[in-house]
Amino acid sequence: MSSVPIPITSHGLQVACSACNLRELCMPVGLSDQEIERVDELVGARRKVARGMPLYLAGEPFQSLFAIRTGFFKTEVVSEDGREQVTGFQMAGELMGLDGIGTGQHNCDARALEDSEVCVIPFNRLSELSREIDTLQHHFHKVMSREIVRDQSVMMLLGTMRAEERLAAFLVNLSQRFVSRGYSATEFNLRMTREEIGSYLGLKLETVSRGLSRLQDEGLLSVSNKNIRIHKLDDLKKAMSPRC
Amino acid sequence: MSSVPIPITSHGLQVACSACNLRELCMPVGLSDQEIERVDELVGARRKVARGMPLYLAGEPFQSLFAIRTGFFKTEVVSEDGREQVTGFQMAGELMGLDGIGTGQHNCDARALEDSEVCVIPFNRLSELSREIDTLQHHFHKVMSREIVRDQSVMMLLGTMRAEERLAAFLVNLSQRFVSRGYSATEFNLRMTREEIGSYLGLKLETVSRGLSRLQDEGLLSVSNKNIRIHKLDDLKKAMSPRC
DNA sequence: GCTCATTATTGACGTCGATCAATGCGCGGT
DNA sequence: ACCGCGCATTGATCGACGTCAATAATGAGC
Repeated sequence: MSSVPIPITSHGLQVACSACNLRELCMPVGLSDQEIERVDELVGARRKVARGMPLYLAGEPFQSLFAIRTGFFKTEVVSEDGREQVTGFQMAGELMGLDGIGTGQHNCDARALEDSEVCVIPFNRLSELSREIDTLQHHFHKVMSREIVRDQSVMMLLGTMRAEERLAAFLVNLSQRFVSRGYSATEFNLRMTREEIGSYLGLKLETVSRGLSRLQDEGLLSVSNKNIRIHKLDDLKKAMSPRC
Repeated sequence: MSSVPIPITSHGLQVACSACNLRELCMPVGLSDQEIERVDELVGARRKVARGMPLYLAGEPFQSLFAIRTGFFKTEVVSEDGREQVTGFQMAGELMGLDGIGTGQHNCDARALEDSEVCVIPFNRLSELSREIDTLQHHFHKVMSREIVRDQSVMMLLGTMRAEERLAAFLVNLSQRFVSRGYSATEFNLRMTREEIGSYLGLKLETVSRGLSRLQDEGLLSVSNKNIRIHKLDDLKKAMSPRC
C-alpha cells in the first residue's frame, strides 16, 4: 500500500452512514428514512491515511470535515516561534476539522497515529443539508459546542492540575471513550508516544514516564510500554483530585 | 439601579442591530436590507448586568446566546473538586454562551467585571433564521469555529509558555482587541484582578504581579494597578517568544 | 470624605517538574 | 528474522514558580 494518503472515491462496497456502526456517535438520531438517505449522499468519499501521515496540515484550504471510521489521530498546533502543542487525540466516530471553518484554512495538523480511515464530509454540502434538516443542524451545533467544552476542560487541566493528576485525568478520559465504543475500560493500548502525551498535558516526556511509573507503584495500574491495564479505576478517578 | 440582573424588554430607544456600531463584530456583512430587518427582530431583549453579577451560571438551562454591547465579562469553569479556571475575558461585540448548546445547560459562569449590557439572542430563533439566511448560518459557524481556535491558542499558551511569556501574550492580545474597537493599543485599564489573570494564565497572583513588575523593569511598559501603558509593543510581542 | 476590606507588591524559602545524561528495550521496516 | 533507531525508563541536579508572610495602596460603600 502507498504511504501517501490518496482520496478514495465512493464505491458500492462501502458502508453507508445509515448502516454504519458508528452512526450514533457522529450522526443525529431521530432522522426519518428519507433524511438518512440524504445524509448518506453527504459523505462523498472515504480516505485512508497511513500511520504517521497527515490528514491535513495547518494552512491548507478548508473544504471538508472528517469523521473517523477506524484508527486514531492527533491534532497539533505549531506556533510561529516553533512551539508544538498537541490539542487532542481523536478516535473512531469523532469529527475533525472544525477549527478550519472560521478562517477557511486548517488551523492545525491532523496526523494518523495508526493506519486509519475517515469519511470526507464536504462542508458546503453539510451546510446546505443542515439548512433543510433541522435535526442535522442542531446536531452539528451540538458537536461544535461540545468541542468548545472539551477544550475548556483541557484548559482547566493545564491551568490547575499537577502532573500526576493530569495523567490520571488523561487515562480516565481515554478509558471512558473506549468504553463508549465497546472496548474495555480497563485495558487498552496507547497509540501515542510519551512525548505526545506530554505535549498534550503540558509536561515533558520524562515527567509522563515518571508519573506512569508512580501510578503503577501505587498499584492503580500496570504499564508496559503502550499497554495500560487499570486495576483501580475508582482510585484513578480520585487521583485526578488534589492530595490523594 | 438594582444590582440584580433583570431582563429588560425591547423598547424603541434601543439601537437596532442594523444601526449598531458593533455590527461588524457580531453580525455578518453582506446581508440585504430585508435580511438585516429580520436579524433586528432576532435580538429580543437587552439585559443589564451590574459589576460582579452573573449573566448566567453553570448548570442553568441554555436558551440564549449573549452579545456584549458594553462592558466586560469573564467566563469561569468550576470543576467538581472545586478548582476554578477562568476560560476567557469577553468585551464588546463578542458572543457568550456557545458552550451551552451541546448539553442544553450552561457549562460555565459568566460574570460582569464592570457594569455591562448584553443583547439576548434566543438560540432557537437564531437556528431558524440561519436556516433561511445562509450568510447568517455561515457567519455563526465561523464564530463557533473561531472560539475553538481561540481555545486552542490558550492551550498552547498554558502548555508551552513560561510565566512572563504568558503575560506578554495576554497583554498583546488585549491590546489588539482594544485596537479593533477603536481604543488605544498602548494604554488601557485591566478590568480583572491579578488573581483572575493568574487563573486564566495558569499562574498564581504573585507570579502575575512579579511578571508585570519585571516587564516594567525591562522598560516594556508601565503598570499602575489596573492601568497599563505599553511603551514598546514590538518588544512585548518578542517577549512572547523564548529567551528574550 | 472616611473607613475597611479587597487588591497588589515584595521577600524568603520550598517544591515540583524541567533539564541533562546514561542505559535498555521494543518494534517497525527491510 | 534481524537490525537499528526511536522510544521509554530512571537518576541527579537545577531553576521557575508556588507558598507563606508581611506590608502597602486602592477604591468601593457608607
